[in-house]
Amino acid sequence: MNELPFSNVLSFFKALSDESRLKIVGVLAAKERSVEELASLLELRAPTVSHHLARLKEVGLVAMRSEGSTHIYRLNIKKLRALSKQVLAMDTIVTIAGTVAADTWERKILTDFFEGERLKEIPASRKKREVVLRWLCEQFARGVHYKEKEVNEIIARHHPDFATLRRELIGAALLKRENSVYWRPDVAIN
Amino acid sequence: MNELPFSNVLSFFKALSDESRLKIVGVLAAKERSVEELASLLELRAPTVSHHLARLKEVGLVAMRSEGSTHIYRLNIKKLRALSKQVLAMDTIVTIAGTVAADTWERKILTDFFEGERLKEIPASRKKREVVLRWLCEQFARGVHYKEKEVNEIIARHHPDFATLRRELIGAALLKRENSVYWRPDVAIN
DNA sequence: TTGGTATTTTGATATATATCTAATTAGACA
DNA sequence: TGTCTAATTAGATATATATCAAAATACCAA
Repeated sequence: MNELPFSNVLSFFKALSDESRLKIVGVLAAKERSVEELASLLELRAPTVSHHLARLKEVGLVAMRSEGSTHIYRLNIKKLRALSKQVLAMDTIVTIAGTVAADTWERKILTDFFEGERLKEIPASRKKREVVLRWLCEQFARGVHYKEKEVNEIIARHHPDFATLRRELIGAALLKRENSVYWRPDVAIN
Repeated sequence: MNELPFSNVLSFFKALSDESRLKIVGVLAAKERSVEELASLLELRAPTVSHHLARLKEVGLVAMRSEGSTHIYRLNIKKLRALSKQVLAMDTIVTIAGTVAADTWERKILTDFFEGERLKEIPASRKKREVVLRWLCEQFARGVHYKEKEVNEIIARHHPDFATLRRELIGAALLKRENSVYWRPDVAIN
């Protein structure tokens, strides 16, 4: 149960991302083979094959049986199937790689552009500006009606150019206005 | 139709055998992203990410869309599924890697130990000896009964130590004997 | 034991490639 | 137009690793 699907899948790919190893797996899928046989079939030296087999054994893709002094390797089909399935269920990776890192980017933008609560500069890039605007919008309570003067004051706490930012907030639909009354919409708009 | 499953599968593995690229795929599986976003999320520089994206694009795992000067990459789920499936059907690899190369080993043994029709030396190793014995056995016609003297003569064409080889042929059940009569069995024994 | 065979380990080498910085290209905006 | 941002390309570097020859190990057989 204590598995890390991500590194699992990664080492699976690493194991099979070499031409020789992939061929070995192919050959072994048909029939178990000794190191020497594999070396001849792939036209490689025995130490090379030995090395590859060791790597494949590490991830459990092959198993070994001794017969006298010759080592006979066979493919672990079960493991192969299990890993392939895990790959197919790529959602695993999504979860791992995704959730952990997610929102790191937005946090970075915020720390980049803020000095405490003070916005150092309005980002020029649309995407970054949007992150900042979303943060600003959270300074307004939901369900409260603000006069324009109040809106300006709140924004001004974070940046002097409240006019531009107010306009942008409206433009991004993060703040609503009607008859000179401003409010934060109930539901976030996608 | 003109596909080469093997190199197909190989480049698929190569593409995903890098930690950063695997993470990129994970992140993109959740949501399309710009190069800069990916760089922040993975804590890499933009050129590095760009490089990885190019490799992923090569194998068709990601696609790109321009929005102003920013390039937004998305995962090509279809391709991912298609390739994963191909991996699962590993038999493909078997066919390719297997059949082409198969029996290369045996042929090598034969050319190693034969000088034309003349067996230079009886292989010491069991497996190699077996290959040679199987070749020798083919010098006998099926359905024919041989006297020991005839057997010796035939073997002697290829190697002086006919006695040893005759005994080995019997031991390997490649030749049968009863009442001083020898013959090649109808069906090869596994 | 000695000699021979199969495998692995060690050490060396060469190739591939992940990553970075710097330079370049391409868009957007003013 | 020139400036800014985003992305890519070029060039450099460092790490990883596939491969081999040589040495070490394990096993068998006379």
